[in-house]
Amino acid sequence: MGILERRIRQKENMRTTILAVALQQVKDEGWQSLSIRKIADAIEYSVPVIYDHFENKEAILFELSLDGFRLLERSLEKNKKKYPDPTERLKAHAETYWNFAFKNPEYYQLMYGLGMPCCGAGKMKPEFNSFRKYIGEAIEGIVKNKKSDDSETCFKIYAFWSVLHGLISIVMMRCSDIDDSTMNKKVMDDTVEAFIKNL
Amino acid sequence: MGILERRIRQKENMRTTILAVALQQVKDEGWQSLSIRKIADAIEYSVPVIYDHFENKEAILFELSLDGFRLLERSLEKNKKKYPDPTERLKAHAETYWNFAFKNPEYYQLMYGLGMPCCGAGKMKPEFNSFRKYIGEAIEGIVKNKKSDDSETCFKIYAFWSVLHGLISIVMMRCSDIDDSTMNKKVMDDTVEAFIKNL
DNA sequence: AGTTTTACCTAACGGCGTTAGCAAAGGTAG
DNA sequence: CTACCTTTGCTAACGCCGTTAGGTAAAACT
Repeated sequence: MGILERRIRQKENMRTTILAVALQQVKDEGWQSLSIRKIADAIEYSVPVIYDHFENKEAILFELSLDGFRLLERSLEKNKKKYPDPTERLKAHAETYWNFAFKNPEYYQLMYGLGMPCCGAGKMKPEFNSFRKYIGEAIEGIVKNKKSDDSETCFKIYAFWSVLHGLISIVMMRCSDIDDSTMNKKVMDDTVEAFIKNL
Repeated sequence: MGILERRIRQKENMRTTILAVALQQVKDEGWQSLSIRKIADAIEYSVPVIYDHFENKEAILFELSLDGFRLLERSLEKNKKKYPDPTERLKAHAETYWNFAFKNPEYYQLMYGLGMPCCGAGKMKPEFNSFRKYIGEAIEGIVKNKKSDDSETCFKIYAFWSVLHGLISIVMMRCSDIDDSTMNKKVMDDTVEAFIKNL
């Protein structure tokens, strides 16, 4: 008797629909605007039905971010086949990663917990300038003897800043699997060292 | 007559108190738990009083993150005086930046909009592993001819990942002041290139 | 047929940000 | 001292939110 199977299928369907509707809502209005009530509205069921399929709102976001990881993984897998040369492959990985982030910003934000409802996303630019200035001055001081170029320096400031911020936010969000905090610091010291050597 | 001045002073005081109490709440229970009502409770005034001093909740968070920037700036300023040698100064900047982030995580999260209520801060570790695997394999492929060390590779994976994620999240959060998106991509390509050269 | 399980809903709880409208206190001028 | 105005602060509400208790009607099973 296929009744049970149909039931399971329907349940699975509902679950998928909820996730799809949720993702659409995040895409349309940002993850902050996502609400259980709006999802219920979109799937034309009452609110408690959602809770038959997900423990709570966070579980929905969690599942969505898993989808994000799977999507990214599939893209990286392709590079493995397409680029046998490891250098080319690493470059392709970077490209893939970058493209994934900007083609699916809602996924990327979900995966890394980006996007607090403060700091107004952009209103802060001037505040970052003083920081950039300090880094820029030091870099120009080091690089003076070589041929110095303005846009070059700008690039290097960004690179430096990115390494710092990237490491910090990965550790802070507990994505790092290095448990020793001094180890994490050492990764930063090493990377900064390498960065300077490469100036 | 100092009445007006006293009033201004009192108003200023109230404002400062609100910010202090808000920061404490963020420190105690995370920024997600911060609420106007709890602030009002803590300062022993009714809720609408808050709105005499701040336009809305976001304005409070914004002001707090400005405090964060000022704090960071002051620390960097000290390095300028203490380390005349630019290389030493740049290293000190990195150190300062790192320390600031982990001594004041609530500030850092505010400044960069970190910390969505999903992805469960840490629950995701396994999900990142596949990504690390792909990067790691490519790096080991490149570095094979030289002396290869396990922990070395691990470090390099983190460094690579950090550069990518750092750049992406800075651009995504619109902290970048480069408006041309192809420029941002070029910064990444350059940095990846430099990273590979340095392997 | 009656009985149990499932699907689904209404209605509520307690919390949130925000605002309208009112009362009291503080200060000013006659 | 009185009349007035401004500031200060409150209560109460609006419309959201996530989550859950409890009930009803249909579906499936015996």
